[in-house]
Amino acid sequence: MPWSVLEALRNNPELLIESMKKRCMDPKPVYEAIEVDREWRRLLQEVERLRHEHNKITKEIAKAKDPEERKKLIEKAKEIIRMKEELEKKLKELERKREEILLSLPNLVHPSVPEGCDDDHNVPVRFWGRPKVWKGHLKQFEEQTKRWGFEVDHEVLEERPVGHADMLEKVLRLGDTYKAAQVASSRFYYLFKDLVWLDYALMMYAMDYLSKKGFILVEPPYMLRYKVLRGVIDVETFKDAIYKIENEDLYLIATSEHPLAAYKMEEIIDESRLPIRLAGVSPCFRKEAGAGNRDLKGIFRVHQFHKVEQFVFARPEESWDVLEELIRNAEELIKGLELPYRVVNVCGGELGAPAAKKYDLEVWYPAQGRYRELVSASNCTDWQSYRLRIRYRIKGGKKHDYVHTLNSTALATTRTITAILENHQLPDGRVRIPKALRKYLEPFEAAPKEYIEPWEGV
RNA sequence: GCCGGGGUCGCCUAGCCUGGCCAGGGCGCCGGCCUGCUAAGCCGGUGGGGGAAACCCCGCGCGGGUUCAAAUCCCGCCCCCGGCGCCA
Repeated sequence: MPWSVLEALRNNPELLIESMKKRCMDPKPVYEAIEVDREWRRLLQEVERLRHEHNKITKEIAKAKDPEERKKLIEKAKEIIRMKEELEKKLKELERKREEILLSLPNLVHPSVPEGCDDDHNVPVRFWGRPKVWKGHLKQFEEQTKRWGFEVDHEVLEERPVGHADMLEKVLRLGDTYKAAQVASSRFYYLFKDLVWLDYALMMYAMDYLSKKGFILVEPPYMLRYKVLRGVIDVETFKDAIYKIENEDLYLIATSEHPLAAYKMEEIIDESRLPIRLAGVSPCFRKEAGAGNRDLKGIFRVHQFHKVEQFVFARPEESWDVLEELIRNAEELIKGLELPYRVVNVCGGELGAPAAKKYDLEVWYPAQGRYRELVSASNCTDWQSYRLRIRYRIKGGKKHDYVHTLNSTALATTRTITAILENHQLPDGRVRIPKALRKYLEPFEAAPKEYIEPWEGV
């Protein structure tokens, strides 16, 4: 019984209940799960006893030579089957219910996760860079820094910068979300010229960085089956994020995390191969059904974008170190883009069901006057590996155990572009390209090198 | 998409026609014996679940069915290989 949630359910339910409370969830399903699991085990024993009876008779029949005796035994066997089938029906129903509840339970929360139900309670752990703060935002800037005891050096702007959406559509004119809305729907976009180069340069930059760190580049399937997806996300994510292909058991991926996790589905990994570091490269498709009217303008929150993703299969004892490694990698990438950021430890109420702990990396948006999420790094411990049956063979031991899975954004292109548009804009309407991207633009004659220039349109 | 062959305990493989007798063997791994050490050799273990334990149940791609009894027979689905068709 190695899955930590089931283990806790039976031996330490307090832990699960505390976890649920920390997530601002009703702990009722836990009590229900305990009850159903107990009843399931009780009934299972009864059924197994009858199965045993039946198995014994079956063996006797096989040996019996006398036709009369045979007949009698078969009658007896049928009698047992009648009883067995009745109980088995009940057991099956209970099993279905037990499965349903177990799969609905979120992961156990790590002790270092802050209390709180909304992102107001996310706790900043460190800041980097020198944000440009418009004088009208100084108060809210302090709310996001000083309130948490951080003294963040910043530059005060007299003029309010242009928002990323206006930069895109009105100043640079390198994006068109209005036409995209007409032909697809809102939250789609056309990107042109320099921003297309920028999109691909960002991808290459992240791919290059992660490869050097020993991550294996992976282009995964962009669609998955239901049962696979169910192993890596919770119902809420399913509802709000996932597009389905009509008349097929296929769903568009919301992130390459999902096909990467599934890569080792139903396998036993040799311990000597762990940790396995993967860098997923893919488009992502998201319904954003729960987003309402938030961030409707521009390309901050869109239905499709490109992303390089870090994903790791790790031994349980090393996974917490790996989480730190993943967020540090993301930080290095954002530093290279010269974007001021902070890292927050996400509070219990804002954790997704699979995550035991999550760091968000939030970049400062000078026109909006707030830090906004560009990167999210989670340790999902054994929540996904239990569902996908991904285990590892422990060296020197006999037992198998579930691996831990971790994931973190490296770079998501459209959102990163918005951060660049807002942070690196110049008074003349151009946008400065961070030097780190230079390498990935240099080989192409038509690609911009130092600045993104406004355009007159098609 | 059509036709044919196949999917067995970490890997390889036997069993399927002819239903019952722990799913047999090899490799790998773990433990023990032996040994100055290593190798070889020998013995045992090596999937999931329930049970305090003894022990029991389930497991041969997945799901149904037939039968007292299914890896084995029947039906549906998934996947792999070969051939044909289509195709960036």
